[in-house]
Amino acid sequence: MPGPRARRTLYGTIRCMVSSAQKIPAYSPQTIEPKWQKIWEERRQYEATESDVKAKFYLLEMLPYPSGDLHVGHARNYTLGDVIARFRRMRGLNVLHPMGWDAFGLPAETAAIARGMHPRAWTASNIANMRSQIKKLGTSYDWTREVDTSSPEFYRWTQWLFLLMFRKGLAYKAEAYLNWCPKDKTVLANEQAEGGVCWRCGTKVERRKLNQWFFRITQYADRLLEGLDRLEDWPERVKTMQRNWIGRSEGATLSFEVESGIGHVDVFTTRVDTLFGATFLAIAPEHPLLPRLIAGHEEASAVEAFAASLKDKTELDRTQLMEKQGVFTGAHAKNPLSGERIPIWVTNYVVAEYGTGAVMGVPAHDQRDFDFAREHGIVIRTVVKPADAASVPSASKLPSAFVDDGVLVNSGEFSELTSAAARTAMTAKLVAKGAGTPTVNYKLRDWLISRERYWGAPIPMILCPRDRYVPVPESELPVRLPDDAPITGVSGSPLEHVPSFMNTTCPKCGGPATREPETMDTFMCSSWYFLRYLSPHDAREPWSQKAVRYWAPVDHYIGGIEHAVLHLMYSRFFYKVLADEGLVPGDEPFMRLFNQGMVLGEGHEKMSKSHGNTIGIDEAVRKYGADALRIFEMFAGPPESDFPWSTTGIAGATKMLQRIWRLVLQHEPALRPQLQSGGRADVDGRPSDAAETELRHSVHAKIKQIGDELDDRMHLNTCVAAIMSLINDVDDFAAKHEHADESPAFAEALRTLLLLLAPFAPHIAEELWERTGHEGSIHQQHWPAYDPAALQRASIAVVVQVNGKRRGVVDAPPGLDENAVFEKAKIVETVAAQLQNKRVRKLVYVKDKLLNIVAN
RNA sequence: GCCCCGUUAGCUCAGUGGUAGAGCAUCCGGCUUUUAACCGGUUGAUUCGAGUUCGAUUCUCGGACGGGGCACCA
Repeated sequence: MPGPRARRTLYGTIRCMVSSAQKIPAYSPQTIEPKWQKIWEERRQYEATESDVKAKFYLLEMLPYPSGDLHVGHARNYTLGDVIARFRRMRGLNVLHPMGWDAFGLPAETAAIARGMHPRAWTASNIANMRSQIKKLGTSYDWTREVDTSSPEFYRWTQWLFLLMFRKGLAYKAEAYLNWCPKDKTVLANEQAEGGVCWRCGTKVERRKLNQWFFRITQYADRLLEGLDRLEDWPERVKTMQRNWIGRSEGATLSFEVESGIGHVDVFTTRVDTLFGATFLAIAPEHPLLPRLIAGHEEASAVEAFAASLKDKTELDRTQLMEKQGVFTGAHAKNPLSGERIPIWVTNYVVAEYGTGAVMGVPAHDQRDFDFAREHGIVIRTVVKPADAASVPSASKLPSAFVDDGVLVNSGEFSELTSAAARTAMTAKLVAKGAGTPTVNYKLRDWLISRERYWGAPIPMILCPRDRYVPVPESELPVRLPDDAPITGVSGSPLEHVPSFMNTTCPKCGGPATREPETMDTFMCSSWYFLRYLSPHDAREPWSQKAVRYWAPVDHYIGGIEHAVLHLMYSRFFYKVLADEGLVPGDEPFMRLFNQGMVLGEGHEKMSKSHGNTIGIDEAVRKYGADALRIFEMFAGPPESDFPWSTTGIAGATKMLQRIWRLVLQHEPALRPQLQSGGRADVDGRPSDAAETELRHSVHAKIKQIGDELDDRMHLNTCVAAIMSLINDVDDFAAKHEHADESPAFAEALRTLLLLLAPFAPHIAEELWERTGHEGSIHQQHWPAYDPAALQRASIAVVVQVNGKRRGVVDAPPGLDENAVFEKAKIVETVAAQLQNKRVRKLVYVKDKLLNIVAN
């Protein structure tokens, strides 16, 4: 006959099986997720207001373009933000987490042409659809702050900001060669045509000369660079990309007098020290002096033909031609220091828009000039030799240009100087002669912000025959976008064909005038939208000063790497202008930047409509539930790297949630005592046996690990792994411990498990919180504090090595000294066997971890 | 060509100057029929070479492979 204990155990097991079969309901995300989403919304749980006592945390994800549908890649982005938002709230911060729509842009016009739908209607229906998809993920946005950049209430302030730029002299209209995308039929800013292709559609851009509006972002080049140094929590690669794009280079502008009093050709160089090696000048075909240079020379017609052949070639076309081309102009110039007479060439490799559109050709010390000189039989003269070279290498035998710094030769009074010293000395002499100026040049060009398109914010300017460009008075904003413009897709602004829009009066003289028919680059909307969230319904200011002093800057910004230069540089520029106006605190808008990776298709290919491999949010949530989708996407890899979609992976997430579901509901009675004590189970969680000590160790280690991870590095995948590991430990305890449900440590573990899970799987955590009798939302609980004492162990397994190889393990109390551990180790059989017939030479002891016995 | 990052189990990812973990997959058993949403268990790994060290998956150097950025900007 079995004893009382055995009987009880057997009975307990049977009862447990019966109750689990009868009482535990199925986990149904399709039921609980909409339920909680509705309750949270009714309770207005995630709406944020300024607080006098709580510290703020402004968390932002880049606002999406409302293209119609969201897939699981977008879900990853929003989930990442949501986990952080929920965690920060539990940490006691006042979290602002808004969402909105970058609603102006080309696809709406394309859709209008293709389907005969008005861009506004198309955009509105897409927004409605996408908003519902984002809500289905269980995201905790404050929807009362939603913005739509295409609404007059919003674009009124985009126009206001244009006027601010104009007033500050930062907006101007000019004729220039521009990038033109033949597919999208629009001009593009330089950043938007990187690599010679349209950033949106990848089509090769063409070159067109047009009269357009620009912002003087180049005036802020140095400040944009300097600010990067202070952005410690930005990914290094984004900063590198911005630095490369701005492309600052220090040098000097040198003036070469042209023969016969035609004037002078200015060149920019970073290598003044190589001036004596200049054997030609190379100018771009667009150089303004060119017509005068060739006038009267027999070479004139050849030069004109060459320039004409390049006229429509973009920078990329010209520079990608492997071979450098050029034609002699027939003109000569004089070296400002040596007085040497050198020929002037027109070439395809000098960029008209950079520097002065002219360079001095120093073939011996510049690879491009070297290639060109070889091709065209131009003299190559060495003027810099390597510091350690005994003699000057013969120029005719050089395999390539020597581009490093060195020691000057063949440079008159400057010979024997180092390159660096020569640059200083030669620049000083040139300045004294009036033939040179120290200069800083940038690759960055001014930002082209006008677009000959319909679906954008109209530029609030009026063209008066008498007063030229006159800004629309602020009181007349917004300049409304008329609904009835003909959208045909042909070039030219659609607004031009709407007389009721175009015809107006000049605010200055009252005479008849016309409006600027162009609209603004949508990157303007996204350059300031994050400030509008702060007081989205304010009709008097773009953002309230009180709100901006509390919330700005954005503490944590999440978005794709594709905006490393584009949106993130434009926004920084805007913010610095606004800082100069005293309209925002600080001068950087985004303190911490995080670039999330992509979700790829199951075969590691990019997920896109054209691949036909997209998995929509609706579909994924319907099939698996939002919590499983969230858990899978957070677990599948570190947030910054790409990972492939995996149906088995998401099934794994479901399994994990089901395990928690069963575990918590099966052991729900365990939580009752601590509910009666007002949730203070943690303090009563003192362990009474070894298993409880182990369980508490695990629980508190996980609290610390997950909290640290979310505070700092944000590798959310490791947090999910830690939760899985905790489930294993809790499960093991329940299976092995006879009175699990009476153990305070176990109750603490279950409760903690739910709290740790809450940011990741908010619905199931909330549902179980309620089902286990807790009051209030789990999302308004405090993040648990870990007990440092629980992280200490009574007994530690110290590894024993012999000659660096693991041979055994001994149990020791923490802090045991070397000799005591050695005494214990010697009697371990596997260790003793290794020590036989050997002399112990040395002991290496790492306290509480390891003893290595070196013996031979 | 230059610069940066990475390479851990079959797959996707953790981790550590000293015992290498998770999920999925595999295999075994249970449950019974779940048709890529059951339970328990099992197998299984540090890219290569050299160096530093008592001990290297971890640190250093070099190679291979993969990813990213820059590339006529004077």
